[in-house]
Amino acid sequence: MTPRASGRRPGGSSAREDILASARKLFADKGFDGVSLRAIAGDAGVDVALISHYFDNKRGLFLATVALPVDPAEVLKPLAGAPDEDLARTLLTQFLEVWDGPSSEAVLATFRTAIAGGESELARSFVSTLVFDVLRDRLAGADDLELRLGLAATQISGIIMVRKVIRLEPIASMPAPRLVDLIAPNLQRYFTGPLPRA
Amino acid sequence: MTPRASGRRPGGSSAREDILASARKLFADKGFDGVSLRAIAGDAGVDVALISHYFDNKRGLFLATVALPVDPAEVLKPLAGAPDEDLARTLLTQFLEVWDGPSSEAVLATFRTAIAGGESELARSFVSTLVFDVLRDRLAGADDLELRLGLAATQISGIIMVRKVIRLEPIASMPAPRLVDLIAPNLQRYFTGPLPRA
DNA sequence: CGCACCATTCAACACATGCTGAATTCAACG
DNA sequence: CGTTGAATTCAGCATGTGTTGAATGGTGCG
Repeated sequence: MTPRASGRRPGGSSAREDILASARKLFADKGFDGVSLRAIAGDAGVDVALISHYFDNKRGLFLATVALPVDPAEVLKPLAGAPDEDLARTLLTQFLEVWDGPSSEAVLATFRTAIAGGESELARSFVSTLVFDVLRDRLAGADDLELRLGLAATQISGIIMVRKVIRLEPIASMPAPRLVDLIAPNLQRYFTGPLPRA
Repeated sequence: MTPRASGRRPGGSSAREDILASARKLFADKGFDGVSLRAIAGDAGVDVALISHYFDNKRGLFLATVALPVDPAEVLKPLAGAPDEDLARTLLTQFLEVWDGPSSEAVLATFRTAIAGGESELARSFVSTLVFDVLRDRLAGADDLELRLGLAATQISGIIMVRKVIRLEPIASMPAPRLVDLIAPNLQRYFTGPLPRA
């Protein structure tokens, strides 16, 4: 019945990083409210209080977790130089790169949390910031701009839903370039194609 | 400081219906875990215990709340008789009718709850039951059937996200027929259009 | 009226949660 | 070696949760 030792552990420790890793995984999986500090501590093999010690509170941990290692404006820069007819392909490619890449857990966690609560305002600004501001500049002057952006949001958020949240096959496991080939034509129509008049 | 009276209220009561109405609203807004029984009771102007009295427990209330007044197979029946080139229009029309109609709160509550938790299995079966089974029959024999269904799911779930969850304008407030006009061509391509080969 | 039944509230339990303060153990440096 | 400080755990508090059992006030029937 020897209780686990208290006090500092000998040798170098990775506790802080362990906490962050567990938090990223669990937040991405169940959203902010779906995970307890105790669950994270358990997964990281650490006492709960250590979390507060390092990150003050749950919100602090979440912020540290989802600190985006990606600057949206930077990622979407290729859009500026792409010709009009390649807009969809370029956007989709860059987009999937982020969502399939190493920061995907962070982005997914944010996405899930944004849509889980009734925080539609938060969700809107999330989408806006991540994609729309750049796109809006790029397409400035187009007719029906807001409408086209909305339609595009429809197709893009749907990809995330099916591929990352619902995880429906064969979309979920499909290589990104193949997905781009399949969807780009439709997205492109939302950008530059003809739309039925009201 | 007279505490509110205990015991039965005089006259006919609508408490049960009030609870259901509040529950529908709040569940649709914040998902299953985002709402407490006390919040529902408060909104309905009723004591918490009354909920357990009528619905046994929270799960029971949720089930009573989201009991679909709509049989998916029934709603999607028009699909069977529609010509191939009208599939997308027909599906979208029926689909938006459900999601804009009186049962929208129930369906949204289910949707939100399904995606909020890590219950991707639940979410998948939700989508499957609600749409795919009928569609799969209708399109039986098509090439790349599962792929086309997945792509369609992409576009359809995206509509829900933008219109109902994120509530992004102008999509959110747009009349359904207009939205059908705008999106049907893209959805139709996923059903019967040419797809780039792998 | 008397009695059974229902609607409703009160009070409380058991539990999980986020968070805090003190205690213990180690490392680093003089 | 002694001291300082950081890492880590322990125990606990305050609050919110779902749920339960008993009490109270009304309705309707014989």
